[in-house]
Amino acid sequence: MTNCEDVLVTSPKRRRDAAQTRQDLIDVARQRFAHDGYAATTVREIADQAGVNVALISRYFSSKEGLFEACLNGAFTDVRRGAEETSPGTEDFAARLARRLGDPASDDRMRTGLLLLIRTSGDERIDQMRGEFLRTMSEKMAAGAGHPVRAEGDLLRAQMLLAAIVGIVMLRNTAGMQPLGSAGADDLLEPVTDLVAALLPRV
Amino acid sequence: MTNCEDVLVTSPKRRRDAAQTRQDLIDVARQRFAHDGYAATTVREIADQAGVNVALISRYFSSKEGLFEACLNGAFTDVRRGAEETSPGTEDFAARLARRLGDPASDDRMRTGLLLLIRTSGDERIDQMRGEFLRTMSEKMAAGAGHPVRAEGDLLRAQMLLAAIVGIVMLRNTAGMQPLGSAGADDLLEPVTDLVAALLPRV
DNA sequence: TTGAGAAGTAAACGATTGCTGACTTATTAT
DNA sequence: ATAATAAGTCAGCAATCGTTTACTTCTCAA
Repeated sequence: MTNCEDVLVTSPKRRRDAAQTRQDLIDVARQRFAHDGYAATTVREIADQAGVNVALISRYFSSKEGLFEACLNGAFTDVRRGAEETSPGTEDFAARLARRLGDPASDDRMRTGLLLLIRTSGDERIDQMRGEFLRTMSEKMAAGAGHPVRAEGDLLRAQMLLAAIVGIVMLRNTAGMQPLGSAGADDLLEPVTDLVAALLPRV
Repeated sequence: MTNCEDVLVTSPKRRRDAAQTRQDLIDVARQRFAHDGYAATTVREIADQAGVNVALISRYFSSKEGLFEACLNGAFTDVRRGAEETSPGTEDFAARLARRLGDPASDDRMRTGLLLLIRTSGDERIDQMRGEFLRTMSEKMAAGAGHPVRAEGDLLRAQMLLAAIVGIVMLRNTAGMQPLGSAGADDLLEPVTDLVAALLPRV
């Protein structure tokens, strides 16, 4: 839509490397799937942007859905890792969250990973995978932020915070709403702090 | 995906009524577009569910994008109306917002309207329409909730609340995350109250 | 150096997409 | 009752989708 230039354009001639090509395909596909959605993304677009032939997608991932599943698994790892680095319960949780949301250069993988989490392929098994991950994710969030003995609604509040984060990333990246779309980490610090404080039980 | 049974199945034989058929098509299309996205929805599905022939879509809306635009305009009105009925600044804003979010029967049009707001068709003009509407919407939100003289970041906070609402609706409806997905209005009341209080300036 | 297997390409396949023009059927004014 | 017109259907178009098959080209061990 906006500036989806071929970020991953490979060097004019590169040595044949199946693992590298596979990873290139995943990287390109993740961007497109996250930004445009599953159905709107074409395997030919992905292959072209990665600089390889379309047939390799079927060869390496057996289908478009297989490629999407691979992207989703990568997104799982990225989001999980990012969430562990920025764990609730620590002192400056809100500050680091604000930096992750606002700083356009830092940790773009986690943002596209978050966007991938709300994209559907139509395959029921994949949807179930995503559901499980989302639930585990929010449980960790609630556990890391709550008291040792958790209250009843803590999980609900953690899921609402997760939903808020997803919504913010989505309105920033796909809708480009201003001024939210171009707000920096420092602009986001105060409201994000209030948001976190409101939805997560005090530590 | 889940239970998309033909809600709008027309009576076995109905009198020919262009206006009614047009509206049926819009109603069906809005559901599908909001739930599955633009690209994943086919015009044949829409026509079948509405009980008419595919050609009528081209006749009444000239194209699939035209139908989507009509749906989006309808969503604008619904969301705007719903936002006016549940205006911030009033005493029980959070309570009514929680009821709108949680009560599955009440005001389904506003929820699907919200989901439509984050769906893209690829058409740049439509994206611009949506952007304008979102901006106007958040401005009204900030104006209704803020002091007469608004602070600098009020608009940003209003947009973050809007993003949070969108994220909650999305995770509830498309991802079906539990327990958020099946939380009732009373379950949502407390966290929503805290959420609103955190992001909107006190009146 | 060379040949066997991997890595990548080209072209086309059946299916499906959005859309259209010719057709049929129902409604209404006279 | 009947012609005129609107409402709706039908069949098929051209384009594009995901996928596959047959082929070429590169790479590296023997």
